[in-house]
Amino acid sequence: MDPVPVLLAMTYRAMGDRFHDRLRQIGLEPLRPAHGYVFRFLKEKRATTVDIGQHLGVTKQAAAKIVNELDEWGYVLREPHPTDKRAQYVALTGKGRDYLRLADNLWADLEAEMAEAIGADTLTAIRTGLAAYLRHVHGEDQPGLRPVW
Amino acid sequence: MDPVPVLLAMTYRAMGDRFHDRLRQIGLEPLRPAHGYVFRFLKEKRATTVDIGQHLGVTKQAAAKIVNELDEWGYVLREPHPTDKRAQYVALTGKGRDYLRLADNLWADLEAEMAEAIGADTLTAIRTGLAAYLRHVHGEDQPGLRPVW
DNA sequence: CAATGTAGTCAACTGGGTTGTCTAACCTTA
DNA sequence: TAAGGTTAGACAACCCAGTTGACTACATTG
Repeated sequence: MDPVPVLLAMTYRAMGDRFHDRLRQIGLEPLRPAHGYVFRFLKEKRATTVDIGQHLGVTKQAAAKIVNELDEWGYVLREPHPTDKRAQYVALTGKGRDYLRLADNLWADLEAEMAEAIGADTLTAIRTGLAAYLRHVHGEDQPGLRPVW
Repeated sequence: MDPVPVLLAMTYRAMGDRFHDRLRQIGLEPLRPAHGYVFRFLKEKRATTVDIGQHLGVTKQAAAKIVNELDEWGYVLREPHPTDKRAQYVALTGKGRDYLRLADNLWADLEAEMAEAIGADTLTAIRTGLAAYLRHVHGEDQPGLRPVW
């Protein structure tokens, strides 16, 4: 029997591949998972590059590269930080929010397909089970999001 | 609510980090996940470098690098292919099997910990659910194992 | 106001992957 | 059984997303 992480990795890749296929049919910029996770992170709150790096589990330099790309492509913009002159807030543009909506729809489709294949209750169990484990391992402070290979 | 792949990635990383921490305490060669997956793949059957690459979801050249490392460290050895003079079988050495046993024990510990945290039945649901999804998406031919980030 | 810490940027480097190319051996198929 | 296409493995060049390290400007703490 495979260890659980093997199943996690395979499923992650399988879903990611399907997502990416559909996205490519639409013909957008070559957005990687990291970009998507940044969108999601910026959905409600604005954040600095350092915040984003921590959320992704990478250095601030790596986060800065990603933010630069998103900026060039018009998905985010930078605004001055109200109190800290060193810092900049990164915020989603309209284009960024449009993308996020599109991506959410794609994910919803994929999850519906998954629910159909394995049963909605099983999918729910996976969701809540994984979330519970993560809460157990790291309390409230989120872990790195990036699956280090 | 986070899309399922986000949960998969975070859990994968969380478990992987814990595994790696414990492994490092023992003080082994710097084995990466890919190495572990090769061990697992070679557990029963011998395989060629090309086979290994396909299993991991990387090119044969990338697989060759990994096999070379494992060879240098004494975890695997190469033996001539019985019928194909171009090819070589890669097989686990005793050291390789020892490592695999050790790793399996570590994984079992981590999964027991997980079962305690979220309930054994939930863990079982995750296992069977993910396996069922993978069977649904790719029939019998396994997908790439590596979580492309 | 001094000492220490932090956001962001620039530069150099790393390493695990890729593509491309080649040789030797394999597998048709006629 | 020779010819044409395919495949395993090796070698080399390159890619690129990440890293470490150093630095400036500003913030915070004492």
